[in-house]
Amino acid sequence: MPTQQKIRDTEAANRGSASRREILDAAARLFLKNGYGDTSLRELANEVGMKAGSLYYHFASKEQLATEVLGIGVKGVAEAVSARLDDAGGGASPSQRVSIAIRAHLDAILNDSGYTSAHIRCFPYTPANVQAQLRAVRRDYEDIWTGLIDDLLGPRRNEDDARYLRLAVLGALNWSLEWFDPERDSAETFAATVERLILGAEIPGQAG
Amino acid sequence: MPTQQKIRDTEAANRGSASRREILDAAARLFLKNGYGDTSLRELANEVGMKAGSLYYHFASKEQLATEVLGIGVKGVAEAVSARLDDAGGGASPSQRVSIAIRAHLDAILNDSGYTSAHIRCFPYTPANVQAQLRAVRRDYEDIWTGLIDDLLGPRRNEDDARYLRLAVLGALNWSLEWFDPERDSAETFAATVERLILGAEIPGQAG
DNA sequence: TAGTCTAACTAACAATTGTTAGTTCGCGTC
DNA sequence: GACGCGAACTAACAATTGTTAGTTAGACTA
Repeated sequence: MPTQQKIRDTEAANRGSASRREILDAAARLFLKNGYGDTSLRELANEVGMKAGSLYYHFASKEQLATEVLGIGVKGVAEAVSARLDDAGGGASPSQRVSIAIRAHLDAILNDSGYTSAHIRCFPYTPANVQAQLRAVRRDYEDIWTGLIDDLLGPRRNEDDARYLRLAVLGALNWSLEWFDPERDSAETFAATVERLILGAEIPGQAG
Repeated sequence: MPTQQKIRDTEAANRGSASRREILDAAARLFLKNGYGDTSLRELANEVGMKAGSLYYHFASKEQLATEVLGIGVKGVAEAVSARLDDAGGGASPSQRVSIAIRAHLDAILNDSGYTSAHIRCFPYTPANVQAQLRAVRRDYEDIWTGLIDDLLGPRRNEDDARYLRLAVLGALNWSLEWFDPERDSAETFAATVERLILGAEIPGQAG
């Protein structure tokens, strides 16, 4: 590689370059709508008013672009949930904390910028390379929920029960991407439904 | 189109042609693994030991192939659920019927031939054409669950509650495709968790 | 044996893909 | 005014895509 392109360092992309964020925004939108494989760089470039080749000034490859978009998505929902839990303060009960997390997660999926939804919908179809690079951030977010559920079930909980409860709730929430219609549906009503499900369920070895 | 290819009628494909079913099987497998857009006809052909062009003897287009695969998927799970409900007979309570349906649906996703899982994972990324053609069969299956939930909640149910309960449960089940690991997980234990969620939830306007 | 049908094949097509190299234009700084 | 740099451009590349036309080999049937 004789004349290597100058690629801006991914993490230290603080300075200006308004269009870089525009590209990421548009990429999130297209990834959400079309999936990873069916989003072409020409379509993306066209969306932000440039040509495909120009994207390579900002990103080293499609994979790196996707990694960045999906990374913002997980970090975004993790921060949103954490923030609202912090707002609730130390006095909140485990049940209340779960309620808060449900609403924050749903809000991030349905109302936020699209990065989180893009992550949820695209991640499984992303190249192994991308998935590997996202493992750590995904794990961070997973840990938040593991903690919430552990607190809810208490010290006498069963390991598998906690895992399946967490996956069931997140599944119910994430799946809303496939059917939620802002014209018809209410995020709050759905959140209340999921909340009733998890808080109303009897935990084996817990009752009586 | 002077020399139109002889395409066997889709529905009346009863006679022999073992390899037609082989193609469908392989397509379901690849669609599940790679998604619709990232499954190439050459890869599919290679999987069944022929060349890409030869597939067009059996199917008019990639879209038609996908329509057929995903159609088998929905019909399969609908029939599986119906059959097990029928087995239970008229004496089964609404709760019992929901339990049965949960297990039948999960079984179709996790253990069956792959058509149903391919449908669940691929449908959203499929061309509009394909989605339109699958609308009716999808609706048929949806109706089964609507009936189950309606019976569970009873005549005093709220319309939205029923809808969101159904979507939450199916979401929890369908999402298992993203995490279920046969080495680690137990479908029965997860089914029991989801069952506890839905049967343990207090229904508003129902209690007291 | 001649004719027809099944089921594949080969070879190419136009389009699209991610990617790269080299160029250009404008803006600020010496 | 010359220089350097950020940020785009053009034009092409090799590969891959769905798809089609025409061909071929084998098996059944008259």
